[in-house]
Amino acid sequence: MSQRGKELASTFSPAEIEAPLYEKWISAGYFTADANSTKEPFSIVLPPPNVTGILHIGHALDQTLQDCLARIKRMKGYEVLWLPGMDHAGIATQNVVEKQLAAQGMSRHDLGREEFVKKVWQWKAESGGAILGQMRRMGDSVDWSRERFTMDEGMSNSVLALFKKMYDAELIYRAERIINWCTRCLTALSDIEVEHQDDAGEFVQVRYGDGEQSIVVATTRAETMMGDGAVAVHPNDPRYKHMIGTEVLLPLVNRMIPIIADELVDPDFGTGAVKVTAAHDPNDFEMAMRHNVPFVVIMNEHGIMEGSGTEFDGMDRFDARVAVVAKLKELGRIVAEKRPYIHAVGHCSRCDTTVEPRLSKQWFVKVAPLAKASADAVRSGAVKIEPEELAPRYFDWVDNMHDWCISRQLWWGHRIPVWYGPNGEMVVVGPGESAPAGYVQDVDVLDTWFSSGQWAFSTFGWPEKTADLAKFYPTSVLVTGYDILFFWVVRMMMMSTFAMDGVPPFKTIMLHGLVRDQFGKKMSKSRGNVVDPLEFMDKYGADALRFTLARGANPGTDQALAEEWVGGSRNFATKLWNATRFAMMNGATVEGPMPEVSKLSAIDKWILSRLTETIRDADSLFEKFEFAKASELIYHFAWDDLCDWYLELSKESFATGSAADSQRVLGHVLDQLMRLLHPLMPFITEELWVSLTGGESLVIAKWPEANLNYLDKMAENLVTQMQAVITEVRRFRNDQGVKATAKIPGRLTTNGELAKYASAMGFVLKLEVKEFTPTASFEIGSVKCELDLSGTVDVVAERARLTKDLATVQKDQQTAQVKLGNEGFMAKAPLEVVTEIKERLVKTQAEIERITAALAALPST
RNA sequence: GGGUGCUUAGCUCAGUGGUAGAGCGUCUCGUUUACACCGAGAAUGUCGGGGGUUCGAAACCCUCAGCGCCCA
Repeated sequence: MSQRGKELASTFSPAEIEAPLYEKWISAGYFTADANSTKEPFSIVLPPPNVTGILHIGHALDQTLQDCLARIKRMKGYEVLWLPGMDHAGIATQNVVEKQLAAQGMSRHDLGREEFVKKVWQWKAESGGAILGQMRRMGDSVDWSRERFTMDEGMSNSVLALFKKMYDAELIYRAERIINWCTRCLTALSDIEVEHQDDAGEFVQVRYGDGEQSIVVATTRAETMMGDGAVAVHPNDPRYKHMIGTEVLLPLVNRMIPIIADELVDPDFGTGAVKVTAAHDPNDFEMAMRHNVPFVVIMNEHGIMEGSGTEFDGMDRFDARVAVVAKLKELGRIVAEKRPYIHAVGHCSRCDTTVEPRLSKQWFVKVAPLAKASADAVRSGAVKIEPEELAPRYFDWVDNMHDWCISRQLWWGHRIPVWYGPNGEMVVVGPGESAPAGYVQDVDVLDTWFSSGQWAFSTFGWPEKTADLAKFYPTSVLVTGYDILFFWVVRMMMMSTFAMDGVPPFKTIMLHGLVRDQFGKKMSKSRGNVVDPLEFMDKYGADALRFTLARGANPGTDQALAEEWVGGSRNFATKLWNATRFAMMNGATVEGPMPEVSKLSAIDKWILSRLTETIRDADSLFEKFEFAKASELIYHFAWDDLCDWYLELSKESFATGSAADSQRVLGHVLDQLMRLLHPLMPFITEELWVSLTGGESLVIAKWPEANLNYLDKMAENLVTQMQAVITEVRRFRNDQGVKATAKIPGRLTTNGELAKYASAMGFVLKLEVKEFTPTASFEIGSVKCELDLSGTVDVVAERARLTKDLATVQKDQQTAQVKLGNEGFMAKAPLEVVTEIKERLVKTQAEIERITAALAALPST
């Protein structure tokens, strides 16, 4: 069914075309990838949004860029798979459901584990995945038939298989360590789930021991002193050297503790002596391991003091801090205090509770070998990071990674596949296996990132040897914000490279920045500057939002976004709509072969030349992930070259009815432009292109190729001259107060090639062709312009204009003269630069002559 | 404290050695049958300060100042 020539509505309304077009694409199955295809694969896995999430502006950017790449590659003939899905987002989701329960006065413990998990699934089914529906609004060309969820059967299988594989390779172990503990979520957290904030705490100096045998320690956490096992100083600190190896009395609990020497202590910090609380501080834990300092636990999982055997037991940790300091003060042991003392304190990234370092038995991933492989993959060039300036950040992370705590004391997530026997036996259960009778499964679940880290291969069916895995792994490019480089990208690299026997998960990691508000400030609810992409799409259309985001997307850098700019993109869409409508009204067509180039007008040759340059340059920019620059380039070609100049210069020939060649050229230019713009603005381009060409769909159309035969510097030069003439005459008219709409008698005379286009220029300038007596006459280059202003020329305005122009040109001339008079310049500057300056000098001289003559010709006032 | 960016027109940003650019905003004129979600024209910057390298610096080097981000 051809829709060619279907008349376009007189105004463009995105809402009317978007949803039907998306339906068309889906029902045609364009986005469904074929693993058995012989085409070269191009695959992207969508960074899975949280199941709890809705589309925010960052997703909109991320998806615009991915869709743009997917669509280009599809048009280039690749077998494209863009795989969508969601992340179960352990803590985040569990918190949401717990909040709902709390609203009913219940906790998860009231329901019990099984019922609670059922409830989460139920909630996921009801309100989860809103974001996936919103992706349709964006026009995302994802393969819905392959949609995945990190807790679906296949991925759960993959989690079991990989856990076992890693365990067998001794990359997973269980140990008692200091971990980050959230006293509200009651779970362990990995390092990246902790956010450091500058908090107002206190810094107190406490005297341990008495008289000769005393030492002053500095601490921000006085309440943990009951758990101290030692005092540490730097081994070379002259103040304390003589005390190393001796003991001091620990106040409040009256226990003797040793003074140890450790290089970890910074002699310049505080008093140079620190308390060692092995069970409640990660650094102290390390020192304690080296010096056999005992672990004294004095706090429980809720952050309540417990087991210290003092009056403070039963107090909240923060209350205890106040009470302990008060007591020490009473005992005369406080030497100095500073309050507030601003220092970095870890907070739970999900609920903001102050994180408590806690000694606890957890499962860990031994990251050293995995991180090394991940680093090597990038260092060797097997995986490229774009832009490469961000690679150091990646290395900084993978080269200094701590072991990864993967167990969580949550209920929502993949349960740890380890079963314990009645006599302390332990067995790891892989896919399809089961534990011996009487064994009990570990109650904890795995960190969300343990499963989402497998996203690049488990989504293709691993550990089965599937066709998808063979065809689409490794994926071509990972598109994501630099803010999750450490969170997710590194984990994907580690887990994939291990699971896939050394093959990293992507060939390129393309990092984009964050979307900020119009003043470049970070968007946040508290600032009230959060924008809603859905609202923008409602108001301006998906294409406008996409184009705005792409146009702001310089590699790896943040972009500011203002609503007006989205409006500007909508204006661009409208411009395209109207230009195409106008072109079709004037017979633009893609029927028949392209005319012989040599027979075309310079105007036609010029637009083909510009089209070729635009295609060539935009394509190369897209290949380099330079979305902003590619968008800018296409925007200016479409608006400036095509609409403002080509259509205007062609109006005369369209009006006179002898424009078959131009109609074909214009049809071709629009056809190619729509293809080029389609990845950025899929809806409007599809609508216009189908109307213009009667083709099936741009989604499956061929990507434009730059036809280098169309490059024509002569034609470009000629049109540049035409533009100069037209601009100059317009300026003159404007200065003279002649309305742009007013037709005035006038003529342009010139010689050579340009003479052929005098009437086209005259048409644009609304010059009336008739006999007249010029009242104004001037020259622009080789073109003489004579006008009848039907009255006197505004001499004052004209003199002012010419005088200003003269000054500008004289300055240019001077600059050129100075350069050419500079011996150093003449001796050392490259020849082409010297030639260019010489040409500039000649031009300025001619221009000065012209303006001087024009000034002289003005009647004196 | 360690690392890493940034500072260019009113705002947000391009611009890595050869006469300063874009979008938005501003001013003037204009309803010409593609488009007022438009057109035409205009104004606006000693490229953060100072020093250096160079025939030539917004760009390269040094230094100072301010802002940001990541990590601890």
